[in-house]
Amino acid sequence: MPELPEVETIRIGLSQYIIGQTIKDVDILWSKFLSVEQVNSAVIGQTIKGLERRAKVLIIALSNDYSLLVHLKMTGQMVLVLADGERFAGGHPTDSMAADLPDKSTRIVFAFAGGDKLYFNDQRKFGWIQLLPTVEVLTHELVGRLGPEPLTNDFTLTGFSKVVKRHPGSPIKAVILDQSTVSGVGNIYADESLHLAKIHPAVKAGDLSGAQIKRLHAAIKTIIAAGVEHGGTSFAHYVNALGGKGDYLDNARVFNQTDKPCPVCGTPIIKIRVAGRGTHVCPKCQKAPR
DNA sequence: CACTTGACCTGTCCGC
DNA sequence: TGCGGACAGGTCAAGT
Repeated sequence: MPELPEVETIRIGLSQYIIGQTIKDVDILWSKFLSVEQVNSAVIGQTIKGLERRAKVLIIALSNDYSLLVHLKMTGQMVLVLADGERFAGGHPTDSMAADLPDKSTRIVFAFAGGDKLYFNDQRKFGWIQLLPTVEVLTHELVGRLGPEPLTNDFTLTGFSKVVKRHPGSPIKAVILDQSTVSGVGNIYADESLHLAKIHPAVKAGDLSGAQIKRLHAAIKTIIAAGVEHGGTSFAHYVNALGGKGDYLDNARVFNQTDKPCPVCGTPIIKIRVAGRGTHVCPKCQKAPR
């Protein structure tokens, strides 16, 4: 679920609470990668030095020069419950953000020396946490093959244009969902970006004009920046065990807006399937390929 | 090689 | 109410 804006919102939110905290204990209820041995030898007793993000991956740097990498995939959540009961949560929106934890979706629990607890919840078990030496993080295959961050200068029109032309037969939506093209764009922001650029998601990448590629490049930057600005689509703020949401989806142009009017022309939004994913388009603003 | 589909999991919603 | 199937904001591996 979480795309770049959601993960960035989680990073910013968690940073102020967990940086400097010492991990007293880790309880692994289920894990794909992180093992009890790793936790015992390189996590417990360490202090959190920093919290970074690369695309949709959260990187928790520890004082012993190891890092914990977290990928939330579709349904992952990070929920911080402070010793006084208040909480801070981000990820897939479910009731468990406000429920008593651990619950049946809780996979890993980090307990801090001061009494705060950080829960990694993930209903579908697609997400993971793994441990790597910090020096290997950026070159590891998990993040080393990711394309440029959309909000940095690394994401150039020239580079984007080259990648688009390299996949002439793929629907353009598939190209921008590919994390090696531009990292951090997922299904929501792909639909939003394509609508802003007035490009139909099923158009073959090779059929796009230079002007269209330029519009899409700009649209991706605009849409991702707006997502970060709004705190993502699904986010429980730091409030008394209540939760609440990031408000991006309230302002979504097309995503999840089936049958609602297009914000540009008023035509009802339709839902189709492109590149194996549910896809929302305005049939008037985004001309279907023939 | 380029591109598409299935698999990974659990849960929910929708039609019969 | 029960049951089957489709689908869910991600990413790989395997298939055509």
